[in-house]
Amino acid sequence: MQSKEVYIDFENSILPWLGRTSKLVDHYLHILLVQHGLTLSKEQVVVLKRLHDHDDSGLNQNELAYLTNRDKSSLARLLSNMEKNRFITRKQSKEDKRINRVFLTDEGRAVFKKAKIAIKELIRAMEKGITDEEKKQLIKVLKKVQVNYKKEI
Amino acid sequence: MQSKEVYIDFENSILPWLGRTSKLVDHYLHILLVQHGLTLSKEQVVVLKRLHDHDDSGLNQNELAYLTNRDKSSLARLLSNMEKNRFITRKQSKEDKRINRVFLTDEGRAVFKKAKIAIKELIRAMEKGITDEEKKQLIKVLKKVQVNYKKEI
DNA sequence: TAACATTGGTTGCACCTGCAACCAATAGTG
DNA sequence: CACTATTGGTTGCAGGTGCAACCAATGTTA
Repeated sequence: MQSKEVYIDFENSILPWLGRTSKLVDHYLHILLVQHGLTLSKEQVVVLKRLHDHDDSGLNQNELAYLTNRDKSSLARLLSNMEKNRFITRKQSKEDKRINRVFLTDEGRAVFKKAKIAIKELIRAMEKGITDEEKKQLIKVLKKVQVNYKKEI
Repeated sequence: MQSKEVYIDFENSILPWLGRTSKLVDHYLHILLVQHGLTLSKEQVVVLKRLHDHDDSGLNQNELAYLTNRDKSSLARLLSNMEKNRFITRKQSKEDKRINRVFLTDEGRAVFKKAKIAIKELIRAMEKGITDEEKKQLIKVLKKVQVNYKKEI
């Protein structure tokens, strides 16, 4: 009774392509941020973006963690670094003293504005030679993967 | 003279979808590994796979770092952990004493065999409802992104 | 052969990560 | 009102990351 080897057609599955491409893109974003003279991690850019989208009202840390797909502890430490760099401030809510509302500082807004230029360059570079139709199709399939994931979890 | 806001059609670009999907998939792989009772990070799985593909001859650390897309220092530490867990061994080359050739242990091979089952389940789950044509098309576009990246770097 | 350059691997540093345990504040219940 | 959840945020821990500096071994060149 021989135990069968599990066979996986790995290279023809989405898995390795997704991972590698994402890693390359992350790496290139990092390079672009440095080139633009920004002392800012890609993770911090994501947080800045979300805060910028809610610039008026602010967000609390749990909301921000959810929106940026990270654990609340990771987010807390990310914010601590960003606060040190004066990109954001935490303001304790008066109604509920457990809650910190998080806001961009002027410097945070300025940095994000510069980061947007880098991001635009990144998108331009990575999508070169890719048609709108291909892009739409790719996003459609990635959405399917995400839906599949949510069903399993 | 007003400075124009940089406009980015972010959600219709590949960038956010790539990042989020990749993160979700990573997370699901982690869950599956735990469910299969494997004390193994997803990064370690990638290393195991590459070593398994070169099971006869072994690889040195620089080669392995290149194949797994990481810095040689990251790889070195990854290997140290895997060595602690007895999944791999480093054997100093006799011809060139700078070089460590890295090999799977029997335990490493056994663990990888189990991990393959988890990976197969992951691929099956994430690709549910996605046609072969869609898959091929997606991989094609991701390859384009990678080529774009390599041109910029 | 001696001096210099390159190469493979390790280490210090600063950062990001999730999980579990924790604390303080609020909410809910007897 | 008092006791018990629940909730928001922080911290310890173990792991992963790239970069730069480093060391030892090998290769190159005068």
